[in-house]
Amino acid sequence: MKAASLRARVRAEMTEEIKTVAKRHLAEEGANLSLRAVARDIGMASSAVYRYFASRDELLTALIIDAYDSLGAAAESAAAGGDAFARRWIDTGHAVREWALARPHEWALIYGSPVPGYAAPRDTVTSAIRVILALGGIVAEAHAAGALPDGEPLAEPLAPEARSVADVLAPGLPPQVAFRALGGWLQLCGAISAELFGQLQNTVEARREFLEFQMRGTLAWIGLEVTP
Amino acid sequence: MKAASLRARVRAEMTEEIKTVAKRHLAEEGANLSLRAVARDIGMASSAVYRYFASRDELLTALIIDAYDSLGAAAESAAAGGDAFARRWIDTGHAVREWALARPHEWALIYGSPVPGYAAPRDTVTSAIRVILALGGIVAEAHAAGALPDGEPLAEPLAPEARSVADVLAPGLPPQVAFRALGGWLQLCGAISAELFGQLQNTVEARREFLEFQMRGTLAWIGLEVTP
DNA sequence: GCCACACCGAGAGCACTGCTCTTGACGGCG
DNA sequence: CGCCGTCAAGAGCAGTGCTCTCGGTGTGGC
Repeated sequence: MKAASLRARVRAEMTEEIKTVAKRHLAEEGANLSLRAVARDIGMASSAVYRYFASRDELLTALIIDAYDSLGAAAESAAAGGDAFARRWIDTGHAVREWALARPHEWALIYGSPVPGYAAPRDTVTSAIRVILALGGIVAEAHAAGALPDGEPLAEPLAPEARSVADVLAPGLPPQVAFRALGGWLQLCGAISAELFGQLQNTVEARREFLEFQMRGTLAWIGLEVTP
Repeated sequence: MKAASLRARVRAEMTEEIKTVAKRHLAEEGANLSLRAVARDIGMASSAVYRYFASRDELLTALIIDAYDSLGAAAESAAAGGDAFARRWIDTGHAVREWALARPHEWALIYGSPVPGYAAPRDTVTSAIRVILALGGIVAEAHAAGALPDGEPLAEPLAPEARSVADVLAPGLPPQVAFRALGGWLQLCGAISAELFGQLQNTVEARREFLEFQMRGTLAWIGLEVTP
């Protein structure tokens, strides 16, 4: 085999190094990632970076995919716990929050305001939906185990769209349950963004407890019994 | 009087024109506001703009305050309706969403990822809290009218902070009610950001209905009876 | 084994950015 | 009326994303 020729391998290594340095710059400097600075840090000409990423946006896209995958893995691992369903949801929420606190700029990259002319390519979606799939999976499991009331069906314009979402999560899942799970994820996402983007400054300091307070409300809405 | 000398008046007009053109650029071009382009559009040298705003960040701060005030006014006007409390909350939520849809980049400016080295000065907070005050006011009124159950008290670390928030909204408001209102606002904010930032793409098209679906869940959590 | 080809790094250069400093000119207050 | 403070403008600095061209080098086909 040896399909990876020497040239292809050093190219892969170089690509990885650029991404690594870019992530470090993102963590240290903030959102305005400078391609030239990354190149300078590696020790090569800025123009050489363009051999690996056609543009700054393409580099950002690669970082976005990595971030989605990293967050998705963290969420999946937290969601896989053997506890009660509600407990698993809460644990996953805390895991997502901690991931975000450790990499605030990567969180901003994926859930903050989109960069100017940037439109997420199709490649990102499979990585992007991992965390919602993990959360939705908990709800779907709970429903399959009979631990979740169906709730009242949805009105007209929402029902068919909710059905599509439900079919992705688990065949036979009631649409309204799927939409509650989706809404629950958006709430979690919004709460974490609010903390990270400074909206809670001088208002709430016990952030972890406040997030759990909100998640308990969410779970009650979804219909998952939550034990203290 | 005539405290506003001719010089001071043309200065105020110039300041306003810069802000107006900057807002237009923001709406057309996107987040990366160029001070030079604004100056070019007005027809003056870029260096002259610095007579009015010491830096690009200061211009952004002015735009942020304007955005907060504009959104706050929209929310206050929607929240003032004479309908049932739940209806007023929902109407306010829709008003906030429509404001955001009409000015997506201004929304991103205030609720999206913060700009790199930027820290919101103290001047912004009075404008920033107007919308949460409007929403919290509805809840406080409902509680005063006896239309809202107290719910169970908060556990230790949250209680004192919730008390401070409650005191701002209305004297005597139970802390847990205030925190539910705050959480409800964060949910609303997160849901709108999710729509604007593209998280619902190819998933939910009936955005207005989906937002209302989520708000009804929020209101049930807060304890406000919502009639269909 | 060799050689053309594809790839790669470096440098110069373009158009743009935020921001500073200096130079004149003009308006308004004492 | 004079003069001080404010103003617009231009040049300039350091930085950015990106393109192009130029030599050098690994690689696959003959």
